[in-house]
Amino acid sequence: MIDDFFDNCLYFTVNKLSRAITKMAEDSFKKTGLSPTHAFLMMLVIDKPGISQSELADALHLKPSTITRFVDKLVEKGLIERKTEGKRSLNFPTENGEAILKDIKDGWKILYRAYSDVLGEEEGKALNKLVNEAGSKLEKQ
Amino acid sequence: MIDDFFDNCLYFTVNKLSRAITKMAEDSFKKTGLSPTHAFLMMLVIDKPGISQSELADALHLKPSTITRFVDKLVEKGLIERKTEGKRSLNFPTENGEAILKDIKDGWKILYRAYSDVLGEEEGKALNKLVNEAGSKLEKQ
DNA sequence: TTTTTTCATTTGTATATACAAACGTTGAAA
DNA sequence: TTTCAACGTTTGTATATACAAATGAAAAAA
Repeated sequence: MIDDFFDNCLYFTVNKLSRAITKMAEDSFKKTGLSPTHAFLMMLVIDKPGISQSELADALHLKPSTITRFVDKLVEKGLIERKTEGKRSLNFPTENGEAILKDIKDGWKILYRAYSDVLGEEEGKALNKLVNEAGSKLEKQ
Repeated sequence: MIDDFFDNCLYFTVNKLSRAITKMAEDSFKKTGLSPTHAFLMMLVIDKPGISQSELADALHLKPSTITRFVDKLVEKGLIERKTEGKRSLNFPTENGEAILKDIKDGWKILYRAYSDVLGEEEGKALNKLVNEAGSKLEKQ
């Protein structure tokens, strides 16, 4: 029937998986008070204080305008400080920003455990590898 | 470095892939004037005229409120007619709605070709199968 | 040195999707 | 038969993300 048809469409199955794992990730990062992507952005800023927004966009595979919006929110929350330098905007973690790194790392572990428990650890890794490679190939189109 | 860290996170890689294939799908369905998910919804309504919104939600793995919004838009476009029957809302294709089925099927083929060309047809199928299974398991949590 | 082009960022606007609460209908229990 | 609980849908509101246009700064060309 028609359901089979959907199940054979990578657009459909990937988005189904995306919604499921996004929900799981949001739960896992709850303690940080951040969405998973905001948490990743914080990690990048802590890892390289002064990182520019285009570097963030590259690393997260998101558009610059999206990064502006995300950083806005993290500045509002007092986790990032933005310094404008010429045409660039450089991003530094505040003290509070540094302080949540532990919660973020915990969140990541919780997430990893949660999906590994369901999928199997090795299967999860294998899936991840395939998904990552496919994403890299398709995003170049 | 930290990029490797992201590449090992299924949340991250799946969403990267999701954005890439969503873009590809939007291009492929351009001729229909619909987003891919709207197009899938139309297929369901044509396949089973009178289908209810909760059936649509089930088939598309989306929330009922989302279906309401999608159907609203398709009614506005003159592709679906909604008939309220008691507490249910039944959905029928209009003549114009039926008429775009061909474009939708074409769109699906274009999409399939596009990602199969990049990933390899067999690899694409294999990936799809894994992704579909993982999505089904994770969405039950 | 002035002009033009390129580049990084921001802003305005739009879309897909979700959650929680509200609403109306139906079927079950009293 | 009235009341209540369950159900399907809708509405209000919120989030992540994108695109296109605007802005402002730097680099290149004239």
